[in-house]
Amino acid sequence: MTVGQQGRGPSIWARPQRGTRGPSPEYRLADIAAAAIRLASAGGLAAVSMRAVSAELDTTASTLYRYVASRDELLDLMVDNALAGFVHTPRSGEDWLGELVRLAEATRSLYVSQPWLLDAVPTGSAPGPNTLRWFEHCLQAIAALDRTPLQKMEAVGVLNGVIMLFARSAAAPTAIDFGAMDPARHPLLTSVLTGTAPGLPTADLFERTIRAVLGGLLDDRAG
Amino acid sequence: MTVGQQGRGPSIWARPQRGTRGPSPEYRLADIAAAAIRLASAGGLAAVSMRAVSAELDTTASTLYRYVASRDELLDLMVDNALAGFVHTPRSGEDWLGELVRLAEATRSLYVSQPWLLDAVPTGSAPGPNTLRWFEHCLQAIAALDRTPLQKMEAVGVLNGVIMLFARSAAAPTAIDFGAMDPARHPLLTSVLTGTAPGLPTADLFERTIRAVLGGLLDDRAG
DNA sequence: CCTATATTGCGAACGTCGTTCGCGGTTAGA
DNA sequence: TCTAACCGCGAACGACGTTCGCAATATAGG
Repeated sequence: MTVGQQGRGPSIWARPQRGTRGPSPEYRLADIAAAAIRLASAGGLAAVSMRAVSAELDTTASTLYRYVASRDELLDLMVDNALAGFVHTPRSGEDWLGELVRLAEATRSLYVSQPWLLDAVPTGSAPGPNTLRWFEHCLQAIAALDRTPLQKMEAVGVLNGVIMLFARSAAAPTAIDFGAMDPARHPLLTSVLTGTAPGLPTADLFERTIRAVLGGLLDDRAG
Repeated sequence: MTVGQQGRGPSIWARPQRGTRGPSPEYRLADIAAAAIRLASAGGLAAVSMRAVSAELDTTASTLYRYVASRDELLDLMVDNALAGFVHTPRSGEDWLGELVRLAEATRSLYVSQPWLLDAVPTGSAPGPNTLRWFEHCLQAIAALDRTPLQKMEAVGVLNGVIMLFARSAAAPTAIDFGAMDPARHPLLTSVLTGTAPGLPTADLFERTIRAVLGGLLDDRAG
C-alpha cells in the first residue's frame, strides 16, 4: 500500500490498490477499523490512539501507517464501518415524511448507540460508500417531490444536522454546571431551571422537530 | 488563586476569590482569554495550546495553571469572552418569531466570524455569565407564550443547535472528497452533485429553517 | 516587628500523542 | 538472478497537557 509516505493522493476510498510486489499485508482495513471501534465504544474517541489501536492488533503504531495516512483517515474508516450497520427499507404506501422520520430515528439510534460517531463525523471530509448510501436513501425518499436538487440536498443536510443534534443531547446527560447563574440577573432561566426538573427532552420532540423542518423546507406549500 | 492544585471545586465562574496573602497576580483572566482568542482566530482551536497562550503573554505554561485548572476551563473562558460581543435588543411591536430570527442571525454571524467557537462550545460544560445572558434573551422573547418551561427550554436548545449547524456549514466550504462515489450505486446523489453546482445554501434557508422549527415547536396550534 | 502562612511565577520533568525515518526481510516482475 | 516494490517494526522527534517543587513575595496574627 505504501500510503504513509507517498499517500497524499485521493481519499482512502479511491486509493489505488496495492502492487503485487512485496509480502501480502497482515491486516485488513476492516479489522483495523473494527479494533478502533472496539476501543472507541469502550473509552470514547480519545481512547483511539494509533498506539492503542495497533496494540489491539498486536502490532506497532508505525505499522498502521502502512494502511492509513493519518489518524483522521482512520476515523473516516471507523465512521463508514459503523454506518454499515445502518439499514433502511421503504414501505409501500408510506408518505415521504413518514419514511424520513423513520429513517431519522434509525439514524439517531445508531448515533446514540455509538456516541463516538458524533465526535468522529465532523472530522471526516471523505464520505465512504456507506455514508453515500445513507444520502442515497434520503434522496430516494424524496425523489418524487418537485424540488430542485439543491433544495433537496440542503434539506438532507439539515436533516442530518438535526439528527446529530438530538443524538448529542441524548448522549450527554446534561452535566452542566450552572455555578455562574445569578437569579437576579437571569430570572427566567432561574425559574425554568428550578421550576421543573431539567430531565430528558420530550419523547416526541425529535419527531416533531423533524416534521417541522422537513415539512417547512420541502412541502409543496412552501417555497 | 491556586487553582491548579486545590482547584477541583466549582467551575471557574463560581470560584472563591483569591486570598490576600501572596503577591498579586500579574495577569487577569480577561487578558488570558483575549490572548487565547487571538491565537484561535489566527490558527483555529488547535493553535490554542497552553504553551502558545502562555508565550503570547510572555510567560510559561505552568503559570497558566495558577489561573485555570485545565485547558478545557480555558476554552470555557474563551467562549464566554467571545459571547460578550453578542448584543440583542428587542424591538417594540415585533412578534416573537421575528425577534428570534433576528437573534438567531446575530448569533450565527458571531459563530461565523469566530469559527473556533463551533469547536469550543461542545467542550464547555460550564456556561459563563454571557452564555446565560444569551439564554435569558431567548426566554425573554417567548415569555408571553403559553408553553411549559420545559417546552421552552427544549425549543431554545434546538434553536441553538440549528444555529450552530448552519454556522458550521457556512464556515467549512464543503471540502468534501467524493472519491468513493460510484454513479451506478448512487445515481440520485450523482445527478444532484453533477447537475448543479454544490454552492452555498440558499440565502433564506436559515430563516426558513428557524421559522419552521420554532413555529412547529412553540406555535399555539402545535402541541 | 517578627514569624507563619498563603500565594505567585517558573524551570524541569513525566507520560502520551501523531508522525517520520530507516533498517532487514520478503515477494514478484524483468 | 537481480532488482524494485512492499511489508513489519524499532527508534526517534517534536509537541502536547499536566504536575511538582522551589525561591520570592506579600499579608495576617501575635
